[in-house]
Amino acid sequence: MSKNANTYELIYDIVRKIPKGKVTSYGAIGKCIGMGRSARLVGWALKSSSGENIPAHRVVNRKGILTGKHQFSGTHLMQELLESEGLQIVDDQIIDFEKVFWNPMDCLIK
DNA sequence: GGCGTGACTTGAA
DNA sequence: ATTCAAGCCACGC
Repeated sequence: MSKNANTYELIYDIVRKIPKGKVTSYGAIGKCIGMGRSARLVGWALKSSSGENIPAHRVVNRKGILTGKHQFSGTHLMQELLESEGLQIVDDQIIDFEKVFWNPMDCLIK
């Protein structure tokens, strides 16, 4: 008996379930998979997800700031992607972050 | 096998 | 209210 599911797979699975026009935070995902406060792992996993079909641009820190936009191709690509989904971003920060925040627990509740 | 780093979070001063 | 510091887990060398 052992969990074959790697932490990265769990994170990828959650991020893939993020609906369009919504965003979430690293800590929320980390907590959702049972990591508690190791939100750093989520960021690390997402960075490793570079090349995967993961909408990592929908994942931001708890303040709603695009902390990892520099990891994306180009500089404002992440911002443009989010704006393209109907989000408003000013000074690298998402406006009405609470309103566009998607709870990863939603995929577990169902 | 140990140390440092990293797209974070939370609490306390 | 803002700022500082500590905690956390996984990966790379």
